Amino acid sequence: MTGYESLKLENQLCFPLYVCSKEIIKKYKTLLDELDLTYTQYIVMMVMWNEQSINVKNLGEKLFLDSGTLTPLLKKLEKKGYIERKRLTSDERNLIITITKKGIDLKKQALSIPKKMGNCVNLEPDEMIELHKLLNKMLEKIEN
Amino acid sequence: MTGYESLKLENQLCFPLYVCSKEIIKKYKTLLDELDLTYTQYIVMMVMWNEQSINVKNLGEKLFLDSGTLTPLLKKLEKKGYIERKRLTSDERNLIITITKKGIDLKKQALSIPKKMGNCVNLEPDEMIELHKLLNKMLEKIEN
DNA sequence: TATAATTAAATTGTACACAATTTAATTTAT
DNA sequence: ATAAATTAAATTGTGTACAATTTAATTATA
Repeated sequence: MTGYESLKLENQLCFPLYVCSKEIIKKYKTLLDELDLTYTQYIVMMVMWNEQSINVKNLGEKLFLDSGTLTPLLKKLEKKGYIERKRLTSDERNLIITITKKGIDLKKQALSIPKKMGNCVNLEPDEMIELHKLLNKMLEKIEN
Repeated sequence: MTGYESLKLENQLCFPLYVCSKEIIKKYKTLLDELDLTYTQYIVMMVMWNEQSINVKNLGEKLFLDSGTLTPLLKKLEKKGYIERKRLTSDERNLIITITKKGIDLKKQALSIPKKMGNCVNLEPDEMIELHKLLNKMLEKIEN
């Protein structure tokens, strides 16, 4: 592609990426409203369902989010009773997030979400796998 | 995929989409700083470089953005001198955005951006095309 | 060992993003 | 022709995102 053609919206790779991401997150909203979660809170809970306990730095590395985003969000999740926030006694710089009973129980309610989301995506199973593969390859280099 | 496996972060399609989108937009930042544009302002200008003139509703449809996002953003672009905002005399409900001389001149400066961005994406040309195709297919259905 | 450097969160400030509502203009239907 | 319905932006309020800075704790070094 050459010249001004490259500045057309339809020739961008980032734009459909940005729009797809936003539109899918909008789809999640209806489902997540029932769990009283936003999308970002949902991916935090997804980590917690596997980890039980993690500090803010490691959580941020997994989710590609920094403390500026996570600090207020984690305070909201604590207020909802899904997690607890506590300083690590051996190194007070670390804030440790721990999932609560209520947070663990939420997992059962969340179980139906992935399938419902999969159904509203217009791709064949093999196309989903291909997309997943391309996005992961993209991420490998971009996070430098 | 079955049961709790489906709730793992690494099995999500949306998550890498969301992360890729954010990380690429972060890459744009360095390049766009020189033009005094944010990413969202950049895609607005991309439309303006093709359209010269458009109302807020049609602009929003092209970019998948609503007036709540566009109104303050367009005021900023006007303050920078890249566009003008004026009501349509034949129907005062419509706000018409027009690109200025300064806005048109900006296009030359932007010309190097797509190539630089392409270089920092870790995909082969045919993979980029494939990704583009999959994302567009996804968008077809999702925008209901 | 006192100071410098580093680290982890929190804070500050700017910029989206969008649901829901409001305002004002225009169109439709009675 | 006028009230009701519709349309287009703007506004309000909440929730991310992230760069840059600050604060506090810990570690490394002169």
